[in-house]
Amino acid sequence: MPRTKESNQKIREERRAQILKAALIVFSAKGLSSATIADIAGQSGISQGLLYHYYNSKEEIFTALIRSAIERMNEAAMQLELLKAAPADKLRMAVDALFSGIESNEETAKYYLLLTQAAVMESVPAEARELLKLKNLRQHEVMSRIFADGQQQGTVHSGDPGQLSMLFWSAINGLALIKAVRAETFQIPDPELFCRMFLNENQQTTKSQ
Amino acid sequence: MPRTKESNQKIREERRAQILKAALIVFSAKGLSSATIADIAGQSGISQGLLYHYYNSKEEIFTALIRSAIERMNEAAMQLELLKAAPADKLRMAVDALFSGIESNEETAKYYLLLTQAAVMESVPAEARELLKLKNLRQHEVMSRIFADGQQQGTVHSGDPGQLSMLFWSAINGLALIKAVRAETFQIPDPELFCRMFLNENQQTTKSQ
DNA sequence: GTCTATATCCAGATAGAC
DNA sequence: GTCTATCTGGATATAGAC
Repeated sequence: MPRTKESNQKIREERRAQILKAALIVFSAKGLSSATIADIAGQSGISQGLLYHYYNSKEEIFTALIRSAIERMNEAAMQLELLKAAPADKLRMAVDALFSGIESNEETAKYYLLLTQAAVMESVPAEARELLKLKNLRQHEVMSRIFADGQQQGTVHSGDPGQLSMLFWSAINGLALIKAVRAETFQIPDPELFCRMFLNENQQTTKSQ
Repeated sequence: MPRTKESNQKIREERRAQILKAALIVFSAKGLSSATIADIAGQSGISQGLLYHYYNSKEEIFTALIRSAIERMNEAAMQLELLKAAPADKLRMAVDALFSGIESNEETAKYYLLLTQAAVMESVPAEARELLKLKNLRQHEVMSRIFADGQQQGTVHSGDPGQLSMLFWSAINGLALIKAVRAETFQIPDPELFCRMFLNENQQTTKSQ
């Protein structure tokens, strides 16, 4: 039977997903500029020429990947914000989700690597850096609000919520980087231990008030 | 005879230092593989050919830089270890030193960027990565011991000292990265706030609640 | 849609003049 | 010791056959 418009469309989408998946592996290991188109094509199992049929440049692929990472994380942040729960519990849920993502899911850790690259390297597409700035802002705001609420309830340490939030994300990001680099030997810390860095003593394991 | 052996030697050392200083700026901004020899030569104010008179390759420069960063940090770790002070005070001193390094000194933050690259990117010289592994181990051990001692004295949070140490370094590294990327808007957190994440309540020096 | 072959460009590294 | 000029390899991106 001949090819229909629909089946072509389907092939197209599959290929693009396939390429992105491969690119995530290659970029996270080598970095944007060391990774070659040949690497990505090889990892995808397709030819170099075909790759250019789907994406116009290496940078375009990288930016698509960043966009996808950011969508995931924004999604998670919004869900957290909407939750009806005590701040301390929101914190625990966030940490659990982040840790299990980092620990279990190879892809998640690789995404963190990518985001760090994008944040840190000048030679990254401007579009990717713009996207990233927004994401960092959003994450930071959500966590600041949670901390501020928690302080009003007396469950969270005193101190500027913005600073606490910065410490929180610094530590999360640092852990993700370690995991991505030493996946084998990495032992994720106890989530409760992590949460305790921000919570007051008497708040452990049970819901507040 | 215009030039003596000694003055030549002196020129040589100055040039090498000059090149390393320039390379730190370039590498930390662009990353190892995006940075070009031409960039480094330009930043150094010398010709490309002359640069090769002093270093055999881009990677050799990068590795030299990593070595220098590691020497600094090992030095600091050893001094901390040798100090006669209570664990909680050692922690405070370490945090003060690290924070002021990150905050005041442009170079320090750039070094962190470099070290993260070296840790994270596959395409970094094997020698640099080996050096780095040792450093991470050393830092981690020193901090683990401090935490373990502090727990015996009841001043440090309970929990596996190794995990606490990992959290500590994750957060430090994360902060340094933020500083390196957004030097302008970055507001370093209160050191005492940071320390409190690891210390028990009654150990606080100044304020509470 | 997919491949192979190739044009083009740029960065790492070298050679040789001063 | 320092520079300019050049070689060379490899990576991006394109062309064209199937």
